[in-house]
Amino acid sequence: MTLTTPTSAFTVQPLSRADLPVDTVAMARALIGKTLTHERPEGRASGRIVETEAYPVGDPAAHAFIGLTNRNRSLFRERGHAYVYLGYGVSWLANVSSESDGIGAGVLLRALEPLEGIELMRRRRGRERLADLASGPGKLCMALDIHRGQDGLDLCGDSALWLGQAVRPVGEIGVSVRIGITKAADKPWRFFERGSAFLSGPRKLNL
DNA sequence: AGTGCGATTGACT
DNA sequence: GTCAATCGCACTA
Repeated sequence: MTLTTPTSAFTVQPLSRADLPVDTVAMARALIGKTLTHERPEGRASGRIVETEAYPVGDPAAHAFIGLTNRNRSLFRERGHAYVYLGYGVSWLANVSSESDGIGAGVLLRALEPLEGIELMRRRRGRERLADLASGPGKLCMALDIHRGQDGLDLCGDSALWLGQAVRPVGEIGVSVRIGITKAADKPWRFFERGSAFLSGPRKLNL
């Protein structure tokens, strides 16, 4: 698979399930620098993952904490599946399930560095600046047109939405507490590429 | 059937 | 910095 940006082209291998660590927090860290691509009839949009949060087993802030429900079902699938839900009745948010079948846990995708499909993302977002296209979990889903229809997709399989290998070496990885939660608010389970211009959140958490 | 709330965003002071 | 929008979901009854 070749991803083409305005200035360069990359060959990207899809990520296999075996490439994903068998541990939620380790996966959140490992996903930094990997790519996420969504193929749609109107074109392909793709970006580097630059920010994630882990919601591991036993975490009171995790949607899976209350047990299996109709909404969070995809979190209980084998690692590498998409869990997409509507947050605040306003924004779609995308996760990658992170444990074995029947165990509920996931990694929230919080920000992308746009690679391919930048004009498509601009139209979907109604914003011009690259740093405004996918610098938040809801923005990311809007830029890639991710919604209920992508819930449950296998991101390591033959899906329109898929994870790919890194297209260049990953920078230094920073760690902070998670954003926007009230429970277990002290856990250092947010990961980001230090110095990236495409992060969400308060500046102080991005250092 | 009614209630309370949330892994956010964008506009505004 | 503050705040409203907006709605699916889990829970109570």
